[in-house]
Amino acid sequence: MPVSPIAPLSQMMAEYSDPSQCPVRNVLDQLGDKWSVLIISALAHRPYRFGELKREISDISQRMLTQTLRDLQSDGLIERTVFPTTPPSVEYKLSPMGHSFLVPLSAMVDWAFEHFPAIREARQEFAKAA
Amino acid sequence: MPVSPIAPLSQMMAEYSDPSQCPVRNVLDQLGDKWSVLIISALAHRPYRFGELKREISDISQRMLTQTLRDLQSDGLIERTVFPTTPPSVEYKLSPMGHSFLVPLSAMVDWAFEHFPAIREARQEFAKAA
DNA sequence: GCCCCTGGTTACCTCGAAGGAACCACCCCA
DNA sequence: TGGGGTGGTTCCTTCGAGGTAACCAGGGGC
Repeated sequence: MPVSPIAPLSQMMAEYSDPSQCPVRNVLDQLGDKWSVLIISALAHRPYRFGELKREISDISQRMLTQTLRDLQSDGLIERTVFPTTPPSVEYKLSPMGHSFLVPLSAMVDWAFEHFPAIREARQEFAKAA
Repeated sequence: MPVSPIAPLSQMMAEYSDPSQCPVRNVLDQLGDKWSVLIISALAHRPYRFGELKREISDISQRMLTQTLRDLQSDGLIERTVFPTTPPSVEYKLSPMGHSFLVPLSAMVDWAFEHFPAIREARQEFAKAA
């Protein structure tokens, strides 16, 4: 079962010598940050309003919530809608592209849950050996 | 096509209030770093020696290569073998678990390649609108 | 008049990730 | 004798992600 459809590194490095131009590094930079995945996970279920998200992800600061939402919106993964109520409310939801991202994301999430016990064990072994 | 097997956030936040205990945050912390994915991608094809990796990933510093390899080894994703040649050489290769990680990883890589053009476009739109 | 709700923006500060360069031991080879 | 190739480690310094707190507008309720 050969599972490595990943392009040879040398080819990648040559083609995308500027990391900011490499799709993979680019995407992982964004999603490797502290909050993006949590926000996307929340929005996977239903649209959320700003304050709702802030309450749901209790340990995020308002600053980082705004900023991460902006970044995700800039990348076209989420859509922002302002409702002119009083006070105005803002709804965030996944775009179609954001929704398509749930496929690889849930693959990672599944893998993490499945192998986390083994990882913990490996860490203990490693610490003990050192 | 409901694609959201991701557990409700509230449940996750409750169960793993300490982020370091959350499998997903934990794994993504490791792999969201600057070098892990590149190293794993290289090792996906064949075992590499330290110096080979350093040459392959030309812009990594020796310090970060050592450190990232140690972290991956600690998590049980790669195996380190010392050959008592002169000079001694060290081989790194994916463990079975490391190999299993290629499945979700290549899902992400595929997604990144497929949607990167759309992301670039979205960024330009967003920048223009601002 | 005052405070609170909405969803932000801004200035300031901290702390850790990462880079650079120097150093290490060992051995080979010229 | 000393330079180079193994695979590291250690120190120093920078840089930026992220936290905290204050402030904003507009309207409602007391």
